Amino acid sequence: MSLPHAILTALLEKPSSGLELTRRFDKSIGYFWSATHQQIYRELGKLEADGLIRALASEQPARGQKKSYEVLPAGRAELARWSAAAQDPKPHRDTLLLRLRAAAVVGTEGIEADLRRHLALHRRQLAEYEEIEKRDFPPGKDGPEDRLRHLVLRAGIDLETFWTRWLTHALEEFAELPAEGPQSR
Amino acid sequence: MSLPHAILTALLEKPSSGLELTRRFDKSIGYFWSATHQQIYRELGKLEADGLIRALASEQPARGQKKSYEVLPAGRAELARWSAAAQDPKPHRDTLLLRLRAAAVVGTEGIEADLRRHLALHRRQLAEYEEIEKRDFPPGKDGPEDRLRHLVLRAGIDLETFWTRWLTHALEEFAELPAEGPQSR
DNA sequence: GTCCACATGTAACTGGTTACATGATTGG
DNA sequence: CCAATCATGTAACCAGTTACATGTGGAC
Repeated sequence: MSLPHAILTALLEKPSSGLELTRRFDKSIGYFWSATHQQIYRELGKLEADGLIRALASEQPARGQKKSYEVLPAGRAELARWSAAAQDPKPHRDTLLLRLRAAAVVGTEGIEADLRRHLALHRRQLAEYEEIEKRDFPPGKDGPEDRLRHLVLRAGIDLETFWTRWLTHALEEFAELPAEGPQSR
Repeated sequence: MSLPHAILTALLEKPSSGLELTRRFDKSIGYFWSATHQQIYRELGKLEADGLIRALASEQPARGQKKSYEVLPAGRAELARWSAAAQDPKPHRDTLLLRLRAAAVVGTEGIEADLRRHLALHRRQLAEYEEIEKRDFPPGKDGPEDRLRHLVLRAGIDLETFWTRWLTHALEEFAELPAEGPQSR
């Protein structure tokens, strides 16, 4: 039950149409909550039906017509309620760690290349976040909203830093491993 | 498509019944790939139908009867294939970061208590991982399989370390914030 | 006038979650 | 014999993914 709240947050930051939301999810919000345009349109319909958002004026109900939404007071209230409510952290699911554990049983052949690829991807993501930090949070700027948003960005930066370090370490371990993995027939 | 492979890995480590698997998923494997008993039974059925695993002898097809499975050669091959195949990392989904971003818009009231609660949970998890490390990976033990499994555990430890640090930092920021959050009416 | 980008949607499917049902075994 | 626990399962639902459908408006 997080997608509707992600959309409410995005719409409060700036009223938008479905496609504009999709694009913003590909950027900032999508860094920790991704969504496709199909999900977004479906959810916009539900939110409107529930009276949490409404379409802005000049309603053309036609198909190819742009339709922008804004958040209603009930939507803001629901978002505040949700943001403040206690929620247990969901256990992570990480395919790469699972594959490594499988490799401990069926052999490490082939996985090293993908570790390298992941390392490159995480490095790129880290560089992107650091670019955003430099651009959006220069030393002077530190109002309350800025500090919260910066905090969220820091989480992204530190997570990517962790992954690049861990993958680097993992590849070093692989270099020391005997040529053929364990139990590989 | 990861749950079947998680199960194959677990069954290769040790042939088990559905409930035994469920318990092991609550422990080690579940740390990075959780599953409920319903999922596991459903998946065991599919894996058996696909000829990747088979029920061990003394087949009582009755309902309350224990039924253990072992991995067939085709299952091992499939696991090796999957473990070696390139896979893109899935974007994370993190509710807490989303809530913090929402809080930047609708106000921070209430969220601080939950940050504290999360901090306590992550500290506990970290302690648990460190306990496992001390127990299962004493300095002497470092065969190839051990090193891979240790690597996976290190990822868990470092991730929990990251979260405890980040949450501590976040709470410090909150302490410095003006009493009432931004834009909270 | 036709092609392409913009924009909104539908349908089918997959995987995960929640709630419940059923039988077997064991301790008191 | 009854309750608790072990053990396996069904069904309904929900969220996310993939593939496809449809319409608009502007560039050429």
